[in-house]
Amino acid sequence: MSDTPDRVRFTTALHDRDAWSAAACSMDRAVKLIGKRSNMLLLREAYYGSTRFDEFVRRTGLSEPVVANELRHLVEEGLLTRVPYQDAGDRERLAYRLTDMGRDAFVPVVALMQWGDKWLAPEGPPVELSHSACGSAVTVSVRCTEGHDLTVRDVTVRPGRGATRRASTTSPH
Amino acid sequence: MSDTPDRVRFTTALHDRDAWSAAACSMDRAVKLIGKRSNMLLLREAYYGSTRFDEFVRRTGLSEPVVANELRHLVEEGLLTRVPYQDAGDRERLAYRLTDMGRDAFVPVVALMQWGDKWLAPEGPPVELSHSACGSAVTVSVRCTEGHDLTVRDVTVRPGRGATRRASTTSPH
DNA sequence: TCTCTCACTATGGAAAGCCTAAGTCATCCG
DNA sequence: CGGATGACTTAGGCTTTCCATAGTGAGAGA
Repeated sequence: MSDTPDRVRFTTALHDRDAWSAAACSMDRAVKLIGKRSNMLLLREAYYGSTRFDEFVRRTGLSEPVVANELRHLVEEGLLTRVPYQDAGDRERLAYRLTDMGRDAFVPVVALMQWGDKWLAPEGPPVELSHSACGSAVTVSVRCTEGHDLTVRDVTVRPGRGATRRASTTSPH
Repeated sequence: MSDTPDRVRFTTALHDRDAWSAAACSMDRAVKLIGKRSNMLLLREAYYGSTRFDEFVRRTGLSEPVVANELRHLVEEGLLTRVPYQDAGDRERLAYRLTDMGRDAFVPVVALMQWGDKWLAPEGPPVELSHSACGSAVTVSVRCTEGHDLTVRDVTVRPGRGATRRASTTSPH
């Protein structure tokens, strides 16, 4: 039973695991960009509907300097945009709104939430997500385009278009 | 067009966003546990088949002290186990193997990888994942149990079993 | 026994991430 | 004009996260 290795498979090009590096790994880049707690919390609040500075401060529990800094970064990196708006009898303000890039990060955020619900919340999940239209529960899953649900063992890894274009740290010849 | 808010909906119990806190958020817990770069890289290498200390060091590019520390943490937290093994004519060693908890973290890891592929890899993804059995591409998606693909806007949030059990930081009465 | 490798541990230091507390600045309200 | 408010910035400090370098200890092979 412990004979089947608990890992992905590789195509022949990648079979020698020491002959290529994962230095340009997209997950690594993603973690460097949005992997920190402050960014994740800010994104969560954006999904929960926050658009204003003080909402983000109040609802994430982060300090003002951190929120100011990280919101600026998220805007620079393209996950949020500032759009001006004006409430009645109030001066013009800026709202932080999700871009497509920020909206897409909903998937990893919910994936982490789901994993935390399963493994770190013995008393049950603090919040539950459902599909507004049909009411059934929300799950994040790894699937192929044919619709099969996949685990680590079902996946094969092969080099992509961006492979070793740069960062061919290893394999000199 | 910018009229539809780009966020989840809430059930009436959560409608006053300032009357409840997301302090016990599962995503926050998950990020605190596995959100750091070193942990994510170690998990990636575990999915790529690494089991030994020196493999993790070589393939993540992390330093030995960090790998030693983080592997210990991952074992304590239950994502990995150490199992003894012995190669022919070699002394007994310990291999780090994924537990169910660690295997489940494949979902957020691949979700981050996919997001990075889409938004941070203009030259194309460094590696591509496919379903070994049918060959079609791998995707991570947020769906309901009825099979509908969901975005932020399609999701409703309601309090779960673990809500305000503790951490009812707000709503004093 | 001597050396080698593997799997660590110890030490010291740079950088990042977060905090509190205290401004700043523009605008609106009275 | 004077105070309140919202959205920040500045200053200073603590803690975590990483790194590099240099050990240590245990078993295998010569």
